[in-house]
Amino acid sequence: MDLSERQLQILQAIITDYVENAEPVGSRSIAKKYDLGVSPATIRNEMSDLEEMGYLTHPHTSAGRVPSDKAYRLYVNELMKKKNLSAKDKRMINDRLSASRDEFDRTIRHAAELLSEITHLASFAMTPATNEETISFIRLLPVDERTLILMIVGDSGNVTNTTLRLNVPYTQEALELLSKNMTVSYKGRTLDDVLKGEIIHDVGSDIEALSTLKGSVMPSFLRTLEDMLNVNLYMEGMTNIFNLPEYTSIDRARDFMELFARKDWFTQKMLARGEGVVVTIGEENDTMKDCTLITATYHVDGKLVGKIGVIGPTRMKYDEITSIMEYLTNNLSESFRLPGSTGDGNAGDKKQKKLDK
Amino acid sequence: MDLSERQLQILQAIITDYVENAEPVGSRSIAKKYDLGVSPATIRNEMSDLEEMGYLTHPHTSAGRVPSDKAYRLYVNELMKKKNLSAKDKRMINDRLSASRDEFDRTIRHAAELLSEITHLASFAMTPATNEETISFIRLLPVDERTLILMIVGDSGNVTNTTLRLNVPYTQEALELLSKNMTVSYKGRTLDDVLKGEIIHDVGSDIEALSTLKGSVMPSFLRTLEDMLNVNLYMEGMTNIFNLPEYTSIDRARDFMELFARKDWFTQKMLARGEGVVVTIGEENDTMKDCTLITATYHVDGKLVGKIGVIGPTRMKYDEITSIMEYLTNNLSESFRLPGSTGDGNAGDKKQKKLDK
DNA sequence: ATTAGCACTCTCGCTTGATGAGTGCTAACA
DNA sequence: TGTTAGCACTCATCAAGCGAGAGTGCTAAT
Repeated sequence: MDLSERQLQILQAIITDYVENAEPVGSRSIAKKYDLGVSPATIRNEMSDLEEMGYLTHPHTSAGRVPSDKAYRLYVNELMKKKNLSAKDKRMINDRLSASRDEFDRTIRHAAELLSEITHLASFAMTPATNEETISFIRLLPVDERTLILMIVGDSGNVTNTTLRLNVPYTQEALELLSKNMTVSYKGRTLDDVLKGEIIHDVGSDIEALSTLKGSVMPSFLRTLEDMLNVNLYMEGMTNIFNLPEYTSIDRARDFMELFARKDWFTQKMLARGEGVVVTIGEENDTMKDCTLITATYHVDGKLVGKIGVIGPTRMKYDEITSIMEYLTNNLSESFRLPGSTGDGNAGDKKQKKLDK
Repeated sequence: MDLSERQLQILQAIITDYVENAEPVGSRSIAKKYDLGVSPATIRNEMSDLEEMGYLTHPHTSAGRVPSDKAYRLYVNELMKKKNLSAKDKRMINDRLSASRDEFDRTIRHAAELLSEITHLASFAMTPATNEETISFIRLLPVDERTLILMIVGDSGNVTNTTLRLNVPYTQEALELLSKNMTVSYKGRTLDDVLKGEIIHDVGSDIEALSTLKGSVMPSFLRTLEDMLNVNLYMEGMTNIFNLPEYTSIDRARDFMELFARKDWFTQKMLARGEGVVVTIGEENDTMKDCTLITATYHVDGKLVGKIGVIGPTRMKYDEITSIMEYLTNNLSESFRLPGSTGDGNAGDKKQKKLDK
C-alpha cells in the first residue's frame, strides 16, 4: 500500500527532526515546526498508521516516534534530495586532498581523515584492490654477496620489494638471468593469475646456480605478490562517535570500537560491497545491526577500484553524506587518472548512483 | 623518613589487593587475607601514617585506602620482585613470534598483538628508528619513457622506493649517471645527515640532461628519505580497556581512545623515552595523568632501536608486565640480530633494567 | 475527515531512608 | 609504649516513592 502525500510529508518531517535532535519526536512538535496545515491530532492518527506499516517505532507508550530502518530506506531511495556541498566543505576537499597518483597510501589516508572531519563520523578508506594489476617487470638487485632485493613492478606503477638473505652466495650472472627469466614468464599477467597459477619451471633447470637461486627466490616472490594483493585500510575519526548520543552507553561504544579491531574481517566485508555509493541501513547489515554503513568507490585509471566509507548510527544525514562521498570519490578518481588517458570507463565524473542494497 | 618493615608489608598488601580487585581496600580485609599478626586497628593506624606520607589516598571518609602514584613508584623500584612468566605465556611468545629479519613491519605488528593478548591491556609497537641507518646505494630504474623508479637501499637492508613521473622524457645515460652520482655522494652517510645536509651540486651541471633529471628527482629523493625516517606505529588491543573498571565512564574511555587518534604525537612521545624497560606512573606522565605507560626497547643488530609498550590504568600488575616485556624484547632483539654477528652491544640477553623515570 | 479535550502511561529527576563498609578516636590492656 | 577492642560517626549506594512533564489514544463534537 502506497503512502499518501501527507504521510510522506509527515514521515519526512519526523526523519528530519529525529536526525537533527536524536530524540523521539511527538505530534505536537511536528505540527508546530513543520507547517503541514493540520493539527497534532491528525498527525497522531497518521503516525499511528505509519507505525502499523512499519515506518515508525515507539520506544515506550508515552514517547514520541522514531523512524525505523524501513523509513530510512524509503527516505534514501525516494524522498532524499541531492544536497549541494557547502562552500566550506568543497574548499576543504579541493585544498586538502592533494592527491597524487604516485602516493596512493598517503592520499587515501588523507581522504579518510577528510571524510571523518567533514561528516563527524567514523570513516575509512582502502587502497585500490589490485586483482587486475598486471606485472610489468621483475628485477633482482645485488646488495652484498648473500643479500639481494626482489622488486616487482606493476603496470599501474605499483612497486613492491623485499630483501632476501640467502644461505649460499649467488652469482651476478644467475641473478640477471633469473630476472629476465621471471620477467618474461610473468610480464602482463595479473597478480592473482600468477599467484594461483602453476609455478613455471620451464627455463633454468639446466644451469645449476640458476636453479638454486630460483629455489630461494620463489617463496619470497609469491609472498611478496600476496603482499601486493593486500589492500591497506585506514580508519579515522573512530572517537567521533563518542560525541553521538547513541553511543553514550559504554557497551554500545565498546561494540562499535571492537568492530574495527578486526581490521581484516572488516576489509573483507568492504571488498564484497558493490560499486558506486552503497548504503546499508541497520538490519540490512548482518553485523552492526544498529549502524548505517555507506561506501563509495573510486577508480584508478578506470581499472583498479578502491573504497571509502563512513559508519555511524542509522540516524545520520543521508543526503549530505552521500553527496560528500560522491564528490570526494569523483575527486579521487580524477586525481588518480593517468595523465594521458581520456576519462574512460568508470572513472571520473560519470554520475553513478546505486543506493540500494 | 623510611618506612618500617611492617608499613612496607601493609603497603605491599594494599597494592596487591587493589591491583587485583580495583576497589579501595579496608583495614579489616587486609588483616583477614594477609597474615600480618596484627589487628585491624593497628593496621588502621599504620594506614593513617602511610596516608600522611603520601602513599595512600582516600576516595572519601568511609572508604578504604587506594595506593597513590608514589606507592606504585616505591613498589616498582623497591618492593616488586621479578616474576617468572607462566609456561603458557612463554610458549605463546615463542610459538607465535615468528620474527624475521626481513619483515620488520609484520613482526612488529605481531609483537604488539601478542603483547596486548597476554597483558590484556592496550599495547603498541614501533618499527626501529632509522636515524643511524646509512645509505648503501641508490638506483634509478626505467619503467617507460617518462616513468622511473627511485630506490634507496639502507645498510640494514631497508629498501624504499617511489615511482616518479617526469614532465619530460629522460635518457638512459642520464639515469645511470645520476644513479652512480647519487650513490657516490651519499653512500655511507646517515639518512638524517643527508636530509639535513646541503644538497650536493658538485657533478652534473655540465650535462644538460643530467641536470634536468636531477632537478626532477631530488625533491622526491628527499621526501622518500623522510619516509624512511618515519617509524611505523602499530596499536593493538585498544578495546581491552573497556573491560577495566576504571574505564566504565564514557568520558575516561573517550579520553583514552583519543590519545591514540593522535598517532604521530604519540610516536614522538615514545621516541623520546629511554632505553630498556621504562615505567612512568600517573602524574609522572605529562599527559595521561591517570595512566601508566611502560615501554621497552628492542634492537636490530645492536644498532637500530625500536620500542614496544603497554598502556593502562596505574593499577596494573607491574611485576608481570615488566617481565613479559623484557622477555618479549629480548626475544625480538635475538631474532633481529644479523646471522653472522655475535651478540654485541645492547642487543640480546644483556639484562638491562632501567625502571625509573 | 478533522479536531479538541481528556484520561492514561511512562520516563526522568528528586528526595528519603535504610544498609553497610570503613574510619577515627578513646580507653583499656600487656 | 605499642596494641587492641569498642563505639560513634561518615559516606556511598540502593531501592522506593513522588511529582512533573511529555506524549499518546480514545471519544465526542465539528
